[in-house]
Amino acid sequence: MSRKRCCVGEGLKKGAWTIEEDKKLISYIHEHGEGGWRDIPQKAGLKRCGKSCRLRWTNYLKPEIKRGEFSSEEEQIIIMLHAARGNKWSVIARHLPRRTDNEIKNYWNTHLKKRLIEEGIDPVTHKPLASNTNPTVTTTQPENLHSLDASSSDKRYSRSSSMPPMSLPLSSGFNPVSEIITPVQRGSLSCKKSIKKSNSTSRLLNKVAAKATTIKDILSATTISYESFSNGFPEQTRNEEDSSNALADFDPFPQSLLYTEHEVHATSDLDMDQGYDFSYFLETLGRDEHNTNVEYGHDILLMSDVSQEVSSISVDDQENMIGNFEGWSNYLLDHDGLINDTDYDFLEKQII
DNA sequence: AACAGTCTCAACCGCCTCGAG
DNA sequence: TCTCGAGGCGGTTGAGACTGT
Repeated sequence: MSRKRCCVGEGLKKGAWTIEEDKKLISYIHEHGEGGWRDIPQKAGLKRCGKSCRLRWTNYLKPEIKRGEFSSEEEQIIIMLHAARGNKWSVIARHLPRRTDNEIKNYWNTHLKKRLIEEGIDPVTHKPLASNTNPTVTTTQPENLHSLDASSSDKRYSRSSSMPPMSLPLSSGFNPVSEIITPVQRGSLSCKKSIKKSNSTSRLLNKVAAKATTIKDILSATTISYESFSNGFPEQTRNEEDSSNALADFDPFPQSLLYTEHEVHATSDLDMDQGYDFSYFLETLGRDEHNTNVEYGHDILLMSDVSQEVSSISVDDQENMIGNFEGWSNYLLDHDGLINDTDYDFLEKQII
């Protein structure tokens, strides 16, 4: 079966859109809404294919699209999510309000990738270029772990600095968690009801991180409880090959958790004739109506440091994980969504 | 001023997914 | 169950802008 080629037709225009074309498209969509892209060109009086119209709208004309410089927070989230999901631009875009996948992709290819390389970090593996086989964090680094504690790590860099330290010099040991993510620490914030479950687990993990003096401590503390909550863990995911499938779509920032509340704010923000403040987004993410002291930076931190290697992590991988900071944090994250209330209590008793 | 090289990013291409019939 | 096509996605291209000589 051969598929019809898209956008093949007599007299169809290609290339850059003119202002007139934009006006026609905007006007039509305002009147009739999105969808039915195949018919839009004819109805809107455009000599373009439907696909081209859709792309023009979603990547450029859509009113809520934010354009211009990426903030340091956005850059960090892109890097983190890229480390976790690879070139899944649409997935990454879902976690960056008002940014399009195309824009993120371009920004990655033209800026972030280059910058990571300059810092000696492989933009594909997100590990130091010099030693891809073994991450540099192989021994105890209490200072890094303690940086997980917001109370002791608010001095990494100021937001006004011209260049965020998204990547580290090799000498400091590549630690994507503590170094890339922590700048968004703002002291104690709390979380919305809708994300309480996630945050409570993250909070627990934060406590682990703060208490532990070594990665090994964290691992041993968390694996103690593994059996207790592994009932809820899909059996097939213990098989390495199957787990890679099961976790292939693992999403560190489930939409249902992140945006249930925020979207309301975002919508109202759009009505305002002002730029969208991403830090506000991040802060609302961590706000808690119960006013529990969730350490904001920690939640972001723990929820973000995920990589696709998660699929290869099992309970038996402790030794490797000890030598792999990403590994253990992934491990924690991997179980994050599986901890039920009982297990949470158990876990908390075990390690706090 | 003119040219060449480099960079940026909007737009395109072709494959994939998924729902409708 | 199969076919079809709209919409979605990631990779790539190339025109225009920018920079250096």
